[in-house]
Amino acid sequence: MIDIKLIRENPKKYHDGAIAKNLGVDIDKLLAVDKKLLAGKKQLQQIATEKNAIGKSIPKLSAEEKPEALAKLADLKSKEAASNEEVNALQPQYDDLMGKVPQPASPDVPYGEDDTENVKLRKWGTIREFDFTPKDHVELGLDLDIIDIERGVKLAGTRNYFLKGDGAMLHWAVLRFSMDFMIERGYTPMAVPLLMRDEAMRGTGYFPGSEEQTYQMERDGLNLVGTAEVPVTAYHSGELLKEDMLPIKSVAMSTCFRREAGAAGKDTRGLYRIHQFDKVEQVIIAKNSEEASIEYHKEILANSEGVMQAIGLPYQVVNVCTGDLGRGQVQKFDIEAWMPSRDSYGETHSASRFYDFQARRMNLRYKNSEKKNVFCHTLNNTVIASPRILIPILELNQNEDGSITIPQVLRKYLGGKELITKK
RNA sequence: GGAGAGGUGACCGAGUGGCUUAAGGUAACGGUUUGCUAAACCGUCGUAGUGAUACAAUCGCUACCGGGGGUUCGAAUCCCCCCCUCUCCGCCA
Repeated sequence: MIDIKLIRENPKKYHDGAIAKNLGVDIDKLLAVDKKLLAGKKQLQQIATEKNAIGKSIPKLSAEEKPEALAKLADLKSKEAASNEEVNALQPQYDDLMGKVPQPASPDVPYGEDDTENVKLRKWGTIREFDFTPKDHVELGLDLDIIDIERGVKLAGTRNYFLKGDGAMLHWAVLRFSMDFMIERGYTPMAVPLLMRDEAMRGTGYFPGSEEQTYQMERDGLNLVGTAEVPVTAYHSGELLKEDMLPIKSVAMSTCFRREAGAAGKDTRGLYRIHQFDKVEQVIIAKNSEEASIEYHKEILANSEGVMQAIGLPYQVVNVCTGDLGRGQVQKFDIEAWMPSRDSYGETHSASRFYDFQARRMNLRYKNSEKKNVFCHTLNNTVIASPRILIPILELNQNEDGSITIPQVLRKYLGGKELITKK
């Protein structure tokens, strides 16, 4: 949600911002509705003032004066009803339009249509050259009996899988390593509910817009989250925080559910695009400050790069272009890990900053030093998402005999094991 | 699933038709006292919208006691619908 005052002051910025993001919103119409709505509300206010004045005088009036006053009131009431009807008709239009106005991207964001126009910022690590023909993670997993996609599909449909033995252990190892990594950096670990009310989905900006991507429990009016960002960011929604509580840095591990509607036929092989995965997510709730937001954005990106470097996965960081940004995001940096089987970098992390877009929607505020109530800023980033991250881990660490060398930092989570071999 | 209770300001909690923005308390802020801390005492302390003035200070108006509607000259207070929370019983990881 954007502050209507800012839109009134600078409609062009929001109009152009929406176009850059490929998200159509009729700003002119919004302003027209806003103008009418405001006029209607002012009129209602004026009527109320008169009504209140007459109402207050009633007990003091004489018997002769009373009927006149009551007649006046009746007249005002009918006027009020008419204005009210107008306002009630306009309000939903206004709310609908307002809910769709995107947060304009930062000037640092490259202009572009879609993910093909994202701009590479930097690369880390060297891409391994194989002196044998490498297998992809599906083959490796099958041969080692640590990934079973066939039975996942048999029991749960396409894009489902089982992890077994060291596969399951490796999956948990990256998650636990990531949790430990973040906790050491001062982030508060959270275990969170995964079924969220619509309100939380709206507050974080997923609704309206991503209903198709969400598993909805219609009978209960709840939604399976696609990321722990939802419960963690909305944790303090509707609250007035104290300034000295900020920033609140949290890290949560959760299962994530995505319908992948509209992705039919895309990334169908292996563990890349699946309906259910586990993710460690970092969230920062911060003061309302652009500079601070930018700083924290760097911090959460650095955290994730730190994890990638510790595991030893080559990656690149991209500055996501306008057309590939979500409605609320000011700027987004993706980390993409090198995946031999795709012969390219594949997205594994996504670091976003929102300014007060989410906070406004969920009424998340704090009292600042001037005793004013202001909306917080929110940010989030993946720390690690598995099993997608197992793709580069397995493929890059495979040996000619089909075994996998476990990255050093993960070994302690597999009882010190160094190698995954065929049983 | 059965039965009951309840949703009031940052928080707790009074308030059952009119001078109620809402008692009292906590927290916060300013001050007095004090060697320091604490305590005590005094004072300040709602949000949003809108208007006047210069976008500041300030002043005025309006709305807001879960949400929506109704009764009434007038509603936190009465009526209806919805949402949410809690308690007890049952079932159960």
